[in-house]
Amino acid sequence: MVPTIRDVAQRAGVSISTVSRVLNKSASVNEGKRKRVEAAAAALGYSPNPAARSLLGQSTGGIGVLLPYIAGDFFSEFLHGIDRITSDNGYFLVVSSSHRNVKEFQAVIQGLNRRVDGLIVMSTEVPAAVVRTWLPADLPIVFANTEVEEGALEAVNFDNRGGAYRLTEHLVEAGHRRIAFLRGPESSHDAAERLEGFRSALRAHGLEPALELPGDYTMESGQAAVRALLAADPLPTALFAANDLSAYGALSGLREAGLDVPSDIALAGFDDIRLAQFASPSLTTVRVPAREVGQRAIERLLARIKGANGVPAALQTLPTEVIVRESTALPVGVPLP
Amino acid sequence: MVPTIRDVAQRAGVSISTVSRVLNKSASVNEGKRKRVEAAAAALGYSPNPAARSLLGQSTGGIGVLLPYIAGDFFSEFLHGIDRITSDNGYFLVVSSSHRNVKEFQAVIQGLNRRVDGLIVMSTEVPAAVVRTWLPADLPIVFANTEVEEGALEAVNFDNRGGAYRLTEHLVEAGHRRIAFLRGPESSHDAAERLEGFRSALRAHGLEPALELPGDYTMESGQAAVRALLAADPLPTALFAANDLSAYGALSGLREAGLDVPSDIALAGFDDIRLAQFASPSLTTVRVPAREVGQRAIERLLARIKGANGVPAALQTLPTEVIVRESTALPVGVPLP
DNA sequence: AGTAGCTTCGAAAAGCTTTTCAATGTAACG
DNA sequence: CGTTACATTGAAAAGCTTTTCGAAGCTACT
Repeated sequence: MVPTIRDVAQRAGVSISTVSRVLNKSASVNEGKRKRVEAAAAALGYSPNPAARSLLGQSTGGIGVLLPYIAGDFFSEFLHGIDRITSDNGYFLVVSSSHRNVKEFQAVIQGLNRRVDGLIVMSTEVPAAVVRTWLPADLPIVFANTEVEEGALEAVNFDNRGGAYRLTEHLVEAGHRRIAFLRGPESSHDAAERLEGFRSALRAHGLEPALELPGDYTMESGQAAVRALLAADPLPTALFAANDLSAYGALSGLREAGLDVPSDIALAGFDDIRLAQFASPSLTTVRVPAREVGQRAIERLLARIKGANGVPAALQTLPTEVIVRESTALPVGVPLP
Repeated sequence: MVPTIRDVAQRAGVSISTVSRVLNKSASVNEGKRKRVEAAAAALGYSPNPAARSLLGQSTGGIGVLLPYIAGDFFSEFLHGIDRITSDNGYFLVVSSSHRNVKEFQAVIQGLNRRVDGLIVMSTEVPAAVVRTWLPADLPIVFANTEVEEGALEAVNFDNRGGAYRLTEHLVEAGHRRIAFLRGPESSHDAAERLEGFRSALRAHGLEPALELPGDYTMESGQAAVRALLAADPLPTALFAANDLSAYGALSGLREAGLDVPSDIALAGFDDIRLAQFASPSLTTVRVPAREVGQRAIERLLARIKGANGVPAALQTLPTEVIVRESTALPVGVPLP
């Protein structure tokens, strides 16, 4: 049915070795034969069987990308950063982003083992060092936005802690003293870093968190958290949510309670999803370089695959940026209580 | 290095045939041997080489997903719809969404040929019938949101035309008579359907399009289109954009020109991205079942792969829903000119 | 003219699994 | 006890490519 290298060889009147040499340019071949082989391959529409190639053990041509469940902008931006470069280099992308628990995550990741030449792993729950042990040491892995020991493994992160720190500082400098935090999922590494940045910024200014509310990055959890917030007396003057989505959840909860943002309470998020720019009020937040993380990760991974063995593994942390918008604008002339 | 089936066979004291039979449950094997084989496989951490399996020609275990460049919610929702079901069925997902032109699209799609057991293709520019010719007839393909002849091929679409028709009707019923349309990309199939729905709804009500502005689904094109819109005299009372993103582009253009939505001009979009619900004003739009399209597509594809040959191919068109929000709210007590 | 060295090419092996075919052994039945 | 039927198992082939090894032919130098 589909032509094999034998068919090409027969049509060109040469051996299969010669066909292979021509097609891979792996050794010099007599000019005339080369032409005949190329013509025969084109005429038959021959392309090598990828499985047979993989079986030789050299290369599968695949790059794996493992993600936690992510929705919306971050997901698509991160993937696009990877996708273009991957296909330009002749690789294809194997993507997986649905795992209900760690066990399933491990199963998926190990199932990819001999199907790809390298892996980009974004794991918010399992540390990089643990994931690393699930796979053979000679399989290149670059981690993204994952908890990792400095210098031991290849990783590209962005500065969750610093972003949260500076955003908190912005709130403090704007005069806020009672600042509440809406947390992300307990088990999530980046949520922990954001919380940490929040806490240490307050500490640096001699303040204490007014309140730390549980949440899980969803809109619903933001809305629910507002109930606990409203019970506080005195009410915090600002709420910093661990991500934009839960910030907007909190916003709708606050509105239901008859409170206005920012005049009654300031609100800030994290991620800078598109919504943050256009919603009303627009949201003060921390911009996260999703696409760039993807790009750097795939570049580093390709370098590893091509055998940059001399270069030591490193953690690269990309900067984040505080974006101030309406949701933390100071009400004119009204001093904070 | 990695254990092969021979190692398992040796450790269990049986032949490789028996190991294969045990692991695939493909034939009955003596109880004792079965136990020994299972123990040996577990002890060695054996898993079959996927390349060798593929080489046999039965199954690669891969599902390919081809998309045009899509950003944000649609992309992630569509993919999540596919992802969960795919991995639950033991397949992995090969994704590609970056092609600069048709040539590249074709190259990528053909490069996937023997790497996957089936394909979900979303092609807004190239008709399904053409894509079909690029690949062997026995490779299952399900098209999504792609131009397709009724009944000839497997496809899952959603009702672009009907959604645009009903949204236009909503505008007409609200009293609008001069309605402008902001088009999507010339070459895009779904943009053409949306335009068509708009036109035929107007025609059904004895109206003509006030204006049809060029656009390409981007925010920038929406903003740019406003300039041409403002030159019209009399000004249309409503603008229907072919997607939400360009609607918001138009919104910011209108604001710059000092016009208010909806009191000066009504605005509507298409897609119901998350932004549409939370931005101010919230946007009247057409909800598109992104996730469900993905789910249906993968379900149909898996059925084909498992050999549902009796079932004739069919086009399934999922309904879309008009969502009325603030951007087309009638200004109270002000009759339309 | 002889030989060393290079270019060019084909034969064959290796890589790992699934499945077919044939063989062996066992149970049941007459 | 003999024969048939069936369960169980191993040997071997098939699937396709890349690469190694060795051979053949040719060039150039002594």
